[in-house]
Amino acid sequence: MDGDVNLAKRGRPARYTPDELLDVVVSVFISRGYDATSMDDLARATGLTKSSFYHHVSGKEELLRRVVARAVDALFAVLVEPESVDGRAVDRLEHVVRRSVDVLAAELPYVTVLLRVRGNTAAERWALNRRREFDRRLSALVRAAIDEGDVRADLDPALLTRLLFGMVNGVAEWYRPNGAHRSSAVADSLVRLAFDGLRRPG
Amino acid sequence: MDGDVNLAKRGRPARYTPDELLDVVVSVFISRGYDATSMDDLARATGLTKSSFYHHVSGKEELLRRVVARAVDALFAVLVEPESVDGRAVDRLEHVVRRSVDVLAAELPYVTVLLRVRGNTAAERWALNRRREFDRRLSALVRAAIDEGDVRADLDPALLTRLLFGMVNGVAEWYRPNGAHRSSAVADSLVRLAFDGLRRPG
DNA sequence: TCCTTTACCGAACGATCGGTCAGATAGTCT
DNA sequence: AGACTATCTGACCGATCGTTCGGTAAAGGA
Repeated sequence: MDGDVNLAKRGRPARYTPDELLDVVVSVFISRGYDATSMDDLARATGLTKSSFYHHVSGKEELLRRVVARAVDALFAVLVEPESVDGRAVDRLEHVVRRSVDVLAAELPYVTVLLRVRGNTAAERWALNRRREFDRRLSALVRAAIDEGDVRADLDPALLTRLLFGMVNGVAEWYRPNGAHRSSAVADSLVRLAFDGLRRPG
Repeated sequence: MDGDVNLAKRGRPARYTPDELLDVVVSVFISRGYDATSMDDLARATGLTKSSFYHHVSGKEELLRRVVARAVDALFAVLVEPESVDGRAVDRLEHVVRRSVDVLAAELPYVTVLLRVRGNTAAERWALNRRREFDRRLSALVRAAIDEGDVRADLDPALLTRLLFGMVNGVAEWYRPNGAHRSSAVADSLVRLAFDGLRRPG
């Protein structure tokens, strides 16, 4: 309760807060790829030496763990929002889709790293398991929307889920915060495309 | 013309044809990731020593170049098929989408590697440029379909293209040759979802 | 001022990286 | 059989990997 309101700062002040440091780290992970990023790359990106950098972090994999955990937490937080819990399944689905795009845009580098993990290390396998759990929740939502008669029933629900959220995840490949579209416009267009299709109405 | 019908085989016979060797290589690239794959990993996957392996290939990057080139060639081949050239734009678009899924399934590991390149090396930058050119061709096709009045005009064409082919590319994340769906069923469902939306008709 | 605490750094560790080389091996051709 | 040729191998190279350690610099508390 009172552990983190310790404002008495002793010793030499740090150049980075843990979160600021992670922001630098994740940006390097994005541009070079996790495996191709050396600890020296990360240290130089912060302006520290490698040994100084190790004073703040325990190792490379722990950094990956923190990055993917932040992305996973942000995505799961969408599922417990009131609009994701109450109401017709099709409306909950629309909300989850829209908010997933928002989270993806707001936490772009973190979610991007999450979407690229392959399962070589323990941290990556944990992330993959969380992603699978997330997909299961989404799939259940799609099935509920079909059962309630609001979503077409002529397509396999699992396949439908994968295609829909494949489109959502694909946004991470090209979305840029200062790009042509803001996050809400992307979410709007995606929802309209997904729900009504690209064929001209009429 | 007569260069490759030289059937006179001299010297010790090889255990792999170049294509067989590339199949092994790309499977390791997929499971470990390109950067995390060492030349010794590749050699051991073929049953050769690292030095024997180097007798057949010039280096790691050349392997990546061959892998992504195969994927790029397969995708561009779709664009010159008759059904991609003749007829209404909306029909050409549907054909390109459907065949892209086919190619993605048929050349799954190669296309998967292509979709993961980040531009750190010359080979990767070449692949990214080719992908951008491919995207430009797709975007032109979408715009033509809008101009011909067959695709809704209330969404930005560039955004529409990225969302649509984001869904297509996402197939590479979960499709497995011996999985629940065959390639043509995935393509059918994807086309129906993309063109008509997931809302229940009526 | 001196003490404690935290931040930072240079140098080095063993391991592994991509790549090389001189030669051994196992086939075909004459 | 012997020459020839492509295939394969163990040993090794310099560079870089993630990580550690002894020690120094800079701040607040006494």
